[in-house]
Amino acid sequence: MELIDGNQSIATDDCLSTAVGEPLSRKEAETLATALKAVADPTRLQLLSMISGSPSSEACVCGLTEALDLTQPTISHHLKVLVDAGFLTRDKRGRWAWYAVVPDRLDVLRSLLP
Amino acid sequence: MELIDGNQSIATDDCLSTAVGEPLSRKEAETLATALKAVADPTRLQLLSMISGSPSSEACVCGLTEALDLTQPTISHHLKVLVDAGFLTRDKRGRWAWYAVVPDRLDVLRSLLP
DNA sequence: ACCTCACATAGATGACTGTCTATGCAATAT
DNA sequence: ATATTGCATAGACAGTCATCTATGTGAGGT
Repeated sequence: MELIDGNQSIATDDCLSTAVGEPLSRKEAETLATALKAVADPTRLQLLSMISGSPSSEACVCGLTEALDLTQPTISHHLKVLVDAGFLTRDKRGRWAWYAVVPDRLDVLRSLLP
Repeated sequence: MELIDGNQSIATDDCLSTAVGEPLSRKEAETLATALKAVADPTRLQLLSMISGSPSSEACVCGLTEALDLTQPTISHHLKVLVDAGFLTRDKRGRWAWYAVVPDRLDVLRSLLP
């Protein structure tokens, strides 16, 4: 074991300073990861950007399906994921379902990133 | 087709306002989704929080493995994912590999969220 | 030289995910 | 009443992922 300035060691038997910061609790980490997973998909990111960029920040499935070269059930599936994760709300009006972004949900996500 | 005030319609054959905002380009969306996927895992979030909370914002695998009830190869795997995605750097010193957080990488991610 | 230790890599496996087709349902139009 | 339309749900399938055990590698210690 070779010492330098009496404190720091370059090569030693032990790692020393195995001390690491307290991790995020497993439960917090899982909650945050679940929210991130909902957003970590290219199609869902496109959906969010399209809806938030729409006239009244809402859009129906028809327009979204036309813009994204995917089948309507696939779009519906992604929208459901975003609703379940709290990023969108769904409002059925007549024959159409209108989706709107939940205003501060993404900001909350941003603030929770470590 | 029933009209109200000559412009807005409550019930009509067409959705009207199928106009949606321009989506994020597919390529941008995929790049962002790839970065988000790297972070959207509870174990990797815990690793990030532990490393950034460590004395000199760096930690070696030994300490991380002890804290997270997972096998060492699994921790190594997650660390590699984070390095590949640009969230961590790896510095091999002697027998130990020290991982450090890339300072502004998470901020970039935050700013890219739609 | 040889052994030990810290970490990485390889391969296997069960679980999850994104997409599709097929179908159901409720609201509107005829 | 019946047909049509917009959307959701169900089920199937291929690809990806998180984890494990087993093994390789390179630096240090003896």
